[in-house]
Formats: sequence, C-alpha cells, structure tokens
Amino acid sequence: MREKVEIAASASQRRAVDRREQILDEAQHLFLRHGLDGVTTRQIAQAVGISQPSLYAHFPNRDAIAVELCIRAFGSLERRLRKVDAAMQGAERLRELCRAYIDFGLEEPAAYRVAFMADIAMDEVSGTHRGLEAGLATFSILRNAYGQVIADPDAAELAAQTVWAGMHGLVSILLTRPEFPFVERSRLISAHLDLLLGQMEP
Amino acid sequence: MREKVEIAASASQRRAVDRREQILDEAQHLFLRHGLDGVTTRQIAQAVGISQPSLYAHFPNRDAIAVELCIRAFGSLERRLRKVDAAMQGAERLRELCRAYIDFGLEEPAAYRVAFMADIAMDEVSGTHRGLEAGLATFSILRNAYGQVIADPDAAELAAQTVWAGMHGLVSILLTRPEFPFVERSRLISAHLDLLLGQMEP
DNA sequence: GCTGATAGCCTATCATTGATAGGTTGACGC
DNA sequence: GCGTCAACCTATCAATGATAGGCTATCAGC
Repeated sequence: MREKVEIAASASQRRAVDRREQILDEAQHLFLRHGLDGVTTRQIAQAVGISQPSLYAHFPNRDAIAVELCIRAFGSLERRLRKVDAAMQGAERLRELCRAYIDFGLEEPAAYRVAFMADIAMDEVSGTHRGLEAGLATFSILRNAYGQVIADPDAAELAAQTVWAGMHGLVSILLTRPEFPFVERSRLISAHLDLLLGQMEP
Repeated sequence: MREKVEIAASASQRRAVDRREQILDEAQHLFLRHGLDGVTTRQIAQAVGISQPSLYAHFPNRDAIAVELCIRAFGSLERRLRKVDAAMQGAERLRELCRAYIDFGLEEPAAYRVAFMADIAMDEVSGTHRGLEAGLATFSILRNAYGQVIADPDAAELAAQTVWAGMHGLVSILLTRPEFPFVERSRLISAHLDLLLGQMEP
C-alpha cells in the first residue's frame, strides 16, 4: 500500500516536474531571443500551451523562473570550463579557461546576462541562494585552477576573483554598450587576456 | 518688436527648461534611492508636483529621462577624472584615474548603473547618441592619459579600452552580485589595480 | 464500482505601469 | 478684446505580473 502511494506520488510528481521543465525550456528559448525583459509571462504560457496563471502553480513568481534559468546558465558555463579544465594544465589552462569564459559570454549572451548581469533578487526567499551556489560551483573551477599555480590559497582566491572580475568587465561591456567604438574584437580580447594573465608569464 | 518676441520666447523657453531640469533633479534623486527600475513615472511626477502625463510634454518617454540622467552620470564621473587628471602625471596619474573610476562606481552606484549598466535603448532615436557622446568624452580622458605614456596612439587606445573594461568588471560585479563571498574589498581593489596597471611598472 | 480528496488547469479579475486623447486655462502679441 | 499657444489637467488605454475561485479528471480507500 505504502509502495503504491509512493509510486503514484512520484508519477504525479514526475508529470509536474516535466511541466516545470517544459516551462523552463520555453522560457529559456524566449529569453534567448528577446532578452530577460522582453518576455512576458503570457508569452511563456502561450509557448507552453497553458494559461498564464498556471505558471504560478510551478513558480512563485516571474523572478523564480529567472533564477532557474540563471542556474541553467551557470551549468552551461560550467560544462565549457570543465572541458577545458580537464584537457589542459598550468598557465595554458588558465588562459583557455578565460577564453572559454569570454566565448561563453559572447556566444550565449542571454545566458550570460541572466547569470551575471540580471538584477535578480538573489537575496530573497525562493531558492535564490541556489543561484549563488551554482555560481560558486562554477567559480571554484577557476579558483582551483589558480590553486594549482599559486601556492597560497588566499592569494589564489584573490587572483581568481581579480581575473574573473576583469573578464566579466570585458564581456559585460561588450554586451551592454555595443555601440561604443571598440577596437577590433579579437584584438581586444587578446589584449585583455594578456593583461589579465600577464602576471603569470613573466 | 522682434526683440520682444524673442525675449518672450526665451523666457517661456527658460521656464520650460527649468521644469525639465526640475523633473531631472527629482528623477535623479528617486533613482538614487530606489534604482532605475524602482521608480515610476507617477512617482517622478508627484515629486515634481505635476500630473504624470505632464512628464510627456518634456520627454518623449521614460527612457529619455534615463538617457538624460546617463549624461549627468557621465558628467559626474568626468569631473572626478578631470580633477585627478589635472593633478598628476605619468603612471601615478593612470593609477589614480582608475581609482577615481572605481570610487565613482562604488560611491554613486545608481549613477554608475545608469551610465554603464542600464539597458537603455542607446540605438534609438531620441537624443540617444548624446549618451554615447558623453561616454566618449569621459573615456577620452583615460585614453589621453594613456596617450602620454604609450607612444603609439593605436596601442594607447587598446590599452585604455582594456583597462577600462577591467575596471568596469570589478565595479559592476561588486554592484550586481554583492552576495558573492568577495575577498576584503580594499584588497580586491588594490589587487585589481595592480593587475590592470602591472604592465606599466615593470 | 463508488466516493471524497486533490492536482492541475481554466476564466475572470486586480492593481500597477507607461503612454495617449482631448479639453481647460492663462499669458501674451496684435 | 481676441486669437494663439504652451502648459497642464482628467480620463482612459493596453499590457503586465499576480490573485481568487471554480471545474474536472485521476486515484486511493472502502
């Protein structure tokens, strides 16, 4: 009897989870094309094929959807970084990690914005620290890579944060102010990487 | 006669300009306290003491107000930079320019957000390139300072853009993700400046 | 089988937002 | 005086995020 209850519950739960995932899929697709502020709950609902209020059975509010997508975005970045992390060593690894980070931002701008630039209420109640946790997990790849090059953990942490901030600056300003007369992009990226990693290769 | 007409016109125009400035003052004050998205046109109108639709006699839409404040923000940053620029020379000047930039971002976060982080439609019609021009004027201070240290203008431009991006990264991530466990702030800033300016002092 | 509970969804409706339409008023040139 | 016009108002829109309350099909328990 107990077993039956659990099976039923899990089946129902699975359906609910499916629908939730479906909502996130469609939301991600829409965000990708129209940006975080260019998508309404009604558009999401229509894409899923349900009514707009039905979204609120799965998410407490619109921001909660954004937080979920933020976590997905970190997941995408994390995969890119892990691939590089596993394939390389030392200074080269650091440089390629940075390059992978920048590539992620420029190739998946919507994801990047949600992850690092969106004004999501990360300090509120609903599962918001999960976004922070996802970010920390991703960041730890960079920190660990620095840990293998810099002995002092504190210094490695500092270096990783500094370099991360530097990369974020380039990516975010390229995304936010594309009308600025930037130097040719690949040159800018290379120069930026040289600057950020210059300390490593004297 | 002609003179009278002109006087009257300019007086009327002056009144209109005053009201416009008044709107901007109140909007700036409100943006400062509640952020760009936390202020409604009704709040601005109430602060000024006029009806909400009356705002549209002075600005085509809400974004136009934001663009004006963006220009004001650049003005504030520009004053800070010019003060440093006039008082120093060489590598020290570069470092203090960067520090002034970072201080601006941290001390006037609302202004910084409007200037560098807001998703204002900078490519639209209404006086939007004025925001870009203001930004370029401000940036030119940094570029010129680099021009006095790096001979090749192209290289100076590249260096200035790179360093600017690096600073922007630190400021913007501190503003956007304050919940991240950053290293102690003054250490982080110093390390970041060391990194960005390291090339200058071998 | 029947039945009561419940998950999942719907329609109807809110309050708030940015924005528009159209009328009123008061100053000013003639 | 009188037309003109700028500045402003009230009334109202459409769109948006969010809530209230009701319908229905599934399913455990008898």
